[in-house]
Amino acid sequence: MSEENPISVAFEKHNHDVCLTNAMQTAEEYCHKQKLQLTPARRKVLELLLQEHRALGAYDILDLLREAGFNSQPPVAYRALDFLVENGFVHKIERLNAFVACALPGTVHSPAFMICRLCDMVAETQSSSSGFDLLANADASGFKIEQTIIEAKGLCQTCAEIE
Amino acid sequence: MSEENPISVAFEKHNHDVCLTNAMQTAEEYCHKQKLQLTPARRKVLELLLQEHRALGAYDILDLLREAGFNSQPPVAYRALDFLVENGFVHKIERLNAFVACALPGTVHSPAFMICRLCDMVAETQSSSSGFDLLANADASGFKIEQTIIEAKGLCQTCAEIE
DNA sequence: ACTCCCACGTTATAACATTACAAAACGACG
DNA sequence: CGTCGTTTTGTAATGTTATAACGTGGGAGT
Repeated sequence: MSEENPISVAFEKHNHDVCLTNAMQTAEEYCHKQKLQLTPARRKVLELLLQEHRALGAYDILDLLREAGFNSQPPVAYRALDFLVENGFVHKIERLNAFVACALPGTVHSPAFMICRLCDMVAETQSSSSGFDLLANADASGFKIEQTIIEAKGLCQTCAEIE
Repeated sequence: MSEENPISVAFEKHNHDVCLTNAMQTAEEYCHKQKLQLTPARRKVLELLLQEHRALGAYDILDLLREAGFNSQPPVAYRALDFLVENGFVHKIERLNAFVACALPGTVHSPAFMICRLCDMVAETQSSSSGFDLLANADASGFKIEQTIIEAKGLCQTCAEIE
């Protein structure tokens, strides 16, 4: 698998600075186009998340914000996270009550996640599957799906080897 | 779709008493075989959940337990829920931080859920999909999936009609 | 009776998230 | 340049979900 493969990059080596810079630039441009305000707090939270391929809890983020000189009441973090999630720059991992930077910002996509239970690494991948039972069942029962979350828990390659 | 179809029964009419009685009996038998103790608190929590096709929060359950004369500290509910989840009688809905009775107790299965955002109904269905992208990606990156949660949010037929 | 295991009782607290309301910043437009 | 409406931020308080820790009691096996 090459380093450029957009699918499931998180468990592979890659140049992290470039990764971060690119993602921030994408976010800047997107916000500019959509007339959204990427304010300092929002920007900082996105940067913090991009620096990890782990999910961070809202209070972890809050601590990091405090260290960076920001205000530190919970709403500060939650507001920034809400904004970033709404605009697709960040995903919430429900299993962990935590947040990760999106691996494919600026594109419409329906993500699936692989979460390592030992090192907490989170890899994002695509879930665009035809022939997926859920769709057929939803259809049959008249249920209108608006959003689907898919989260797989397990062991990443590194942790599987260590164990 | 017939009433006996095991897939996604929750949005259809069905005889609820029979449904509950059957499920409780299955649980009894399973626990007896496995030498597990279906204690009063555990049994009561399972009954409460079977009476709803909605997800109940741990503290909702706690209130109901209190009304039924049980002790009402959080661990009471969480311990019972842990037991029921471990043994496959109940599933946790991560999106809602809430719990539903399993629609197919006693069988090995990997569930997917449809959650109505208006009425909170939860329907369980199967996710056994071959050709599902996630599996291929996990494989390719050396990730070992142990468990996958799939939760679709949307509108059930009834609520879609009302809207 | 001894002991081991499992479940339960109880207190306390951790971790996650939101409400509410006031103040400030920003943009649009006359 | 004001000023009006909208968005964002400051701040305190509170609500919700979940677990830690430690002690007690009861049943099964020996």
